[in-house]
Amino acid sequence: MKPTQDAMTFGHTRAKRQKLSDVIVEDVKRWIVAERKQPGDRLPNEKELIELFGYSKSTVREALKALEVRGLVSIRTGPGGGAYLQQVSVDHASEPLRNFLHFHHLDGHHIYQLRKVLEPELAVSVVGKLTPEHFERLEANVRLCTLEPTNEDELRTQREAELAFHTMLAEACPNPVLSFMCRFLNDLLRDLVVYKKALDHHHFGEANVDYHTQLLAAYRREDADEVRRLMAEHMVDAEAHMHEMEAHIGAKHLLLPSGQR
Amino acid sequence: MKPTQDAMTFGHTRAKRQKLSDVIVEDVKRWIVAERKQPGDRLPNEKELIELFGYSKSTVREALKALEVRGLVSIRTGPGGGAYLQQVSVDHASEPLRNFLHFHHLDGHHIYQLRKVLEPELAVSVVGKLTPEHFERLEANVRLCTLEPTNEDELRTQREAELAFHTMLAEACPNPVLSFMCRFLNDLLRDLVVYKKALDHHHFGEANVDYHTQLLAAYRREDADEVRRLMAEHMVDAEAHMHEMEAHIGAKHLLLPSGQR
DNA sequence: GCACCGAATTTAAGCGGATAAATATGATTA
DNA sequence: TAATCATATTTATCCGCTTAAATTCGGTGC
Repeated sequence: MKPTQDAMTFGHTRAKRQKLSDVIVEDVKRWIVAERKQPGDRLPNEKELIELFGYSKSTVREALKALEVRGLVSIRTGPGGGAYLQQVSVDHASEPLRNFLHFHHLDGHHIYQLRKVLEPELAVSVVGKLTPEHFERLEANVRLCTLEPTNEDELRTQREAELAFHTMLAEACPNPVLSFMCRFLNDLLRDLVVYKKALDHHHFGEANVDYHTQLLAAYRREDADEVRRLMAEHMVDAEAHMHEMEAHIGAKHLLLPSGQR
Repeated sequence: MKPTQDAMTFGHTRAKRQKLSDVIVEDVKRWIVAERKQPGDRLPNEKELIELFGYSKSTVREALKALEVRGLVSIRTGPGGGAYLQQVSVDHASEPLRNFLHFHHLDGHHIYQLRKVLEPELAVSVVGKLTPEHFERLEANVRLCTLEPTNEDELRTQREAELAFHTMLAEACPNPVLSFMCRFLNDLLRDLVVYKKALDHHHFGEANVDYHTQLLAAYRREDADEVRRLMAEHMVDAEAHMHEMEAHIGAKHLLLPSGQR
């Protein structure tokens, strides 16, 4: 962000006239906070909105489309249908970011440079925050990964599950920004891994399971130092495996153009 | 680009029928990659798109709106107007993320937990990557912050400039994900700081300038270890100031509801 | 010549009403 | 009772037209 641009946007030298549909979007957003609307609440329906704002149907519909794309509302047809407020989901928040990064040709190194510092930070932040339900799910996950895979599909499922372990930790993280970033990195990594043939990365899986098991034990003891040490080592190890993988397959262009899952 | 009516019934056992406008969005995305379109290239204009797809104007317009919201195109009127492909901007990528985090009640601690690990990482990653132009802009920035502020407006400008220092470093970062995340954190922080009255944070500004100056010197020497050490200390120091600030003003709800800048 | 103004042109923006599709609800029937 | 159908409600899509904005270009005055 260049300073000149900053100066411009700050001084309200907005040259472009705002489109009416964008005005509606702004108004609706204001209305949401003014009326203390919650996710699940319904917006006035199309006809009412048209009367309320005094704009035409097409314009209101464009505005609703914009809100829908932003993930703020979801729209249903039929009786009792209409636009319902939604909690902006992780997926909605990360899609544009993926589009943005799509043009920047990522590779494993970029992702692991961040994972190496963020995952240990995340790991420590959930020490003492795990409920019995969390432990149950995490242990089930590890059990799934311990089984001997009989076919290629099972192997891929296991590789996905290994990432899911980290996503579960992220869900327990009290810092929403850190949580989002780790989940996002996991998603990037998954797209990357999916494209690579699961060659013989047996020992990789075994190493992962081993780290995950040790991490769980450390969580039980609430041993923050050990959690940090283990996760840091786990990341360094995982990055090495990734490099090995990348050496075998010269895959660049990790992200899907459509950015859809 | 050849959409047909049965596009939805094709491979999808999806219960929900996709809206036509979303079909168009998908088709356009595919068309972009298939035709190797670049930012700056023009899409067929409205009328042509209507004929091409065989859908009505409103539907096509909704699709264009969706693409516009996603930051993929910008639309102009007048001769030679129409939808132009755009590079997805940082702002477009971060807006939904800000919407997402808006409901999660962030505070300074959440942001600094990340800044403390990410900024040093970023700082080191740009060692040896700074051009003379970079140095010039960075030094101009430090000079601006060194001046004695004469009024409240200037003081705010300086506080903004202090953040801009970090944004400039982020722009030089070779890792796009790391770069984005640091810029995003800066933006979050700015919204936070803007809302707080710039009380007497004179010594805060002085400490910042001092760190920035030392960092520049270390960059000149390409002393990576010192850069890391300085930036880490800078972040710890800045967090302390932030806590002080937050103690004075009990400000929660940091993010603007509109999420617009 | 040159700057300025304004009409013509091109293109998106906005309008409103008609018809189709989806879905929840209540009525009907086996 | 359970499955099915009818119907009412609400969004989805279509159409053709009017309005507004941005650009081009020719003319006018200096």
